[in-house]
Amino acid sequence: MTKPKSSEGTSFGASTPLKGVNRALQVLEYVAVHKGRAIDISEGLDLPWATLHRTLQQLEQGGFLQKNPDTNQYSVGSRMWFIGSTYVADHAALEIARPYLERAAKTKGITVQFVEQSGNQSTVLFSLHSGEPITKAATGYHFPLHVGSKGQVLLANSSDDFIESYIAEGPSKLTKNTLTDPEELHQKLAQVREDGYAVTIADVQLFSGSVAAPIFDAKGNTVACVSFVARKSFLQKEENQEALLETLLDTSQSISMSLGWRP
Amino acid sequence: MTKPKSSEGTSFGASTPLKGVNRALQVLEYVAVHKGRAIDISEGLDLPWATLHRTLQQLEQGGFLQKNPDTNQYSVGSRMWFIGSTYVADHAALEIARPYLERAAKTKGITVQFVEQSGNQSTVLFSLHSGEPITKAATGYHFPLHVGSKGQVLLANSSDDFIESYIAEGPSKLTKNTLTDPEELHQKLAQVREDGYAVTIADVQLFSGSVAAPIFDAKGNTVACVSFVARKSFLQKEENQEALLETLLDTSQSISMSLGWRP
DNA sequence: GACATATGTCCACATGGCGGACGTTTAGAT
DNA sequence: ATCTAAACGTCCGCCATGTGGACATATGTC
Repeated sequence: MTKPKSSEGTSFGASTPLKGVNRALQVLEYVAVHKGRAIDISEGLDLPWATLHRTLQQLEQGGFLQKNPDTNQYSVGSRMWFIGSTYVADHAALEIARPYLERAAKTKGITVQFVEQSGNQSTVLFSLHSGEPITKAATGYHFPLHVGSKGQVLLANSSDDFIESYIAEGPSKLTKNTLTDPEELHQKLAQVREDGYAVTIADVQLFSGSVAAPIFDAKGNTVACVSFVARKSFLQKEENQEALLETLLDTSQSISMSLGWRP
Repeated sequence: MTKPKSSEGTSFGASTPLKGVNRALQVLEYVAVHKGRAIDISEGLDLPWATLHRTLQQLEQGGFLQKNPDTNQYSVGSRMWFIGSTYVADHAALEIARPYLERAAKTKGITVQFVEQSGNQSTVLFSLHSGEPITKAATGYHFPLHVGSKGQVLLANSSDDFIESYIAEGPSKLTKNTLTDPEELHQKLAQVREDGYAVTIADVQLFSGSVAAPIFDAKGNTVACVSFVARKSFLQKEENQEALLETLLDTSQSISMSLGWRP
């Protein structure tokens, strides 16, 4: 079953050399998103069996992938974490943001996140909460850019071209509340840009919602965003939402200014 | 300057195929540990310049590495985080451990960690604190197995062969208090095995110390460990240390038992 | 401004990887 | 139990691909 649209993740421009290397990395990324058996991957990536198999073996042997011996399912291995996690250890902006995030996390009932864009997804670099944790609000869960306040903030601050092509790819629906209509999405993004923050409820998971605001560096580029995730019921109360937004904007602006940004 | 001992990280058995792929991954891992310029990497890995350069370009283009345009220094890119972080998102043992870790983190003055072994290093999968954070006690900082209570717990529970060859490689000194003498290390590890926990002070950073205890799965294998990191002054007080150890062992045993382990 | 060091690019050669084809194991149906 | 198909594992001859020495350009140091 070869998919007509190869809308899989961030694909490379066709004509890169080092084929083997690129293939291996593509496999890694594919597995990160859809874990599965050798065939599933072979079909998903449309690779010849023998070739894919060789690659998988190699990656597994190196600890970059791991294979469940019972199900033969492949998933990302510990060595990828070993390497990947160093990215956040010396992330300059995050380092500066940390104290502000810590402070914000004292607010009851929310999970505070520091989120960056990677390809067509938002990735959580840091996540902190004081009370009860919220499902899928930890690091390691990635969502497409059109969903969640964090995604929308990042998307809204991208170039018009990027937004256009992103929306053209046909955004997926995660819940019945996920915005996918191109027209509505454009409107929402315009709104987010104007407000300087985003609020979404139940578009990622039915029981939660979030608010997010961008972080700018000295040159005015959007480098990341701060997001507060809360239970739906909590966020729906007008007074709660207002209070959160106040803290949010305080936090995001403080971080931006520490990065050298001026209004 | 070609290092006589290529004691760099986890090296592959010499005769693996897919040379290019392995080289690329080796480069990634090398950069994760020693970020630097192209030449530094070329020398460190003893690779021909042209070859290394091609690999770097490719990895950078894909977002697996990033290059600081001012210093020409390479470091791990966001895409590695994107992929690597999914490892913790569906880590069965960590998922089970989480509530216990959350509970333990309510203890004042400590950072709670869930730590796994990866090659010759201990990697922090999860880190949580309630009060002031402690430097380098977040995820993304990796330390060799002979240092820190977490490393020692993991090392002590490894096979004799592994321990032997690890120590033979000549453990490095991080502070003046780091245990590196083979004899003393062996003794300490035996002690750790007997006690069922480890305590180290100022052997990683001069101002901090930690306690750690292993986590076992249903088959009795050591799959990870829990570690509490605290300031040196705090940990040195007898009564604090005792209280911590009590909570620690309660936490680690509870997790082990949730994984199906029985004493 | 000259020298040294680091980065970038090229290209002929042959080696390492490709993938079709064929065994082997596992799973699931009858 | 027996059969069948699907998934997994391996082999090998051909040739595209990547290799790395050498040369060219950029950066920076005295």
